[in-house]
Amino acid sequence: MPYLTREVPSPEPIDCRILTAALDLYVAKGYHNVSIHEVQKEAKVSIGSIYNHFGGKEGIAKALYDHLLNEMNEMVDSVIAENLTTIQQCNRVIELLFEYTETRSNIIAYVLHAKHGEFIIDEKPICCGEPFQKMRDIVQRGIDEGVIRNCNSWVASASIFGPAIRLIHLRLDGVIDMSLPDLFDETIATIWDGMTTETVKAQNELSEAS
Amino acid sequence: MPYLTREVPSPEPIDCRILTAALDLYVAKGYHNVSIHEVQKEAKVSIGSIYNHFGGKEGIAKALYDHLLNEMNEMVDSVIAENLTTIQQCNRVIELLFEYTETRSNIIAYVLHAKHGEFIIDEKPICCGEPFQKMRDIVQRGIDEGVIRNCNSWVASASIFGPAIRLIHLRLDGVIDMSLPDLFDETIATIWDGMTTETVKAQNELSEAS
DNA sequence: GTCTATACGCTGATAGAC
DNA sequence: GTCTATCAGCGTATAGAC
Repeated sequence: MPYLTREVPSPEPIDCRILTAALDLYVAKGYHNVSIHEVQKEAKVSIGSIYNHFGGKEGIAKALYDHLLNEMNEMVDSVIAENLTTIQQCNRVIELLFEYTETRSNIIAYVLHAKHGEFIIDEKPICCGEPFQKMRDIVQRGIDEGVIRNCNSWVASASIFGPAIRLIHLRLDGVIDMSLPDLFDETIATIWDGMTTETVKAQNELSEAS
Repeated sequence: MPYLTREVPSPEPIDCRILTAALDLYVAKGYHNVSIHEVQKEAKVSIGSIYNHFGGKEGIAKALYDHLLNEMNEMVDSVIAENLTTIQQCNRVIELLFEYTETRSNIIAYVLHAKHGEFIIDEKPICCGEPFQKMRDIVQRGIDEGVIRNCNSWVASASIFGPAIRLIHLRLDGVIDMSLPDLFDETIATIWDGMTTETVKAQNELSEAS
């Protein structure tokens, strides 16, 4: 994680310069709208170096993909390592994703927002990756423990992380002009308690009982 | 809606052939990986015709965008026209989105899954579009009526439609191998009632009371 | 309106000097 | 390992016949 987001160590290694430049450009303009020459110019290296290090344009994308997915994986691992209940683990992951969206938006944009299948050949969808699998595992454990509603595994994880991911997408698209961490409390409250008001819930229970 | 998905009326109009061919290819391979020549071959028309009708590759994308967004808008309008409660309207929209994902996946993929900003210049994010705005309006009305939890407008709509949209993404990515309509009941149950089990809810209330 | 043939720019990639 | 100069191919767009 410190690698790509490090605070300008004066003689920055060349491959790091290439990756950061590529990430910025890919996120800003989209992979297909960025040429090798642009990356070269932005990173202040030669085309030859890019080919030496990454073998080409797609190689950069693949390296970024692996690197950033790994960062996200470490983030999830760090949450799992904390001493938290299952529900707290879910909330903490969401909290960190919200934070990253504000402070390291490029990472989140590249991991969560890009369609890698369109430019990285033969890559499985990112949601098959380790961190996403682990997030689903957390949810499944919650179901087994009886603290999370017993329903289809996909529905469960989509219900928990879907709202957060949706908010992140809207935020990255510039539709939401609010800082996501400010919406964190409300977000997790609705996830766990549901969207209906208490009065409606009471009515439903009444009508079910009758 | 019948336009793009019509059942092969023998002498299909030329612009319809172009749009259907382009939609199929764009969704399958991604906009940037499709050349005009491919569209031309698939639609069995000449390049000249494509330029006459749409002015180029981006013109096709724009026409598709307008057309499909309009179809989705009509879908939302049809739901609003029905005599339903606010909550039922939300559920009905989700139900139809799930249905479309199975029966007209290209439409959903292009509207919900593509990053239009990367190839349609100067287009606002699709979630600023009419149908999405109307979906948020429905939610806001529910809040005003007191049947939907009173929270931030973005959080509310993301909490209601986010899980469904997440499931659609996973389904379109081929990660979920289940038909989404089969997951509909569980999905809306969790949206409105929340993800915690009743026992946990009772405990929380107990601890709050004490 | 529809088509074919062609032009031109851009981009990914390579070769070879240092 | 790094760089520059150059190439070859593709893909958009146009011109002009029918």
